[in-house]
Amino acid sequence: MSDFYQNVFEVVRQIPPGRVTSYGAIARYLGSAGSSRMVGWAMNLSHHQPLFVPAHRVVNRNGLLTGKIHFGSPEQMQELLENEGVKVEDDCVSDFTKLFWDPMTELEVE
DNA sequence: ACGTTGACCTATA
DNA sequence: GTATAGGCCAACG
Repeated sequence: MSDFYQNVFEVVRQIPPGRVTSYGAIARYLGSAGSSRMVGWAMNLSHHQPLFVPAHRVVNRNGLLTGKIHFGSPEQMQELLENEGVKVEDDCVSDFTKLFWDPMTELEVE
């Protein structure tokens, strides 16, 4: 497993409950800005990971639950988000801007 | 090995 | 502000 995916899983795992982030933010935090697609692909691999990766806390820039389809059930992602206190309407996070968790701002630079 | 697709983002018109 | 184009890198057919 490349360090890139490992880092992605680590960052996603560090996302606090009730918070959400975007693929681009993670990609930029890893220094792979522009390669946000790789982050999404990493999420695809997150299902094989032994540890649980809160991929449901990761959404696109618009706060849209684009990856809900890749979950066990599209409803599961929204259920998980609502379970953590994240309000989701029309597959979109209502207070996305407020719940947005930027690793660069929160974790800043190590 | 080549071509297409993909849980995206940024830039230009 | 919305719409379209380009880019990025890896996996799949």
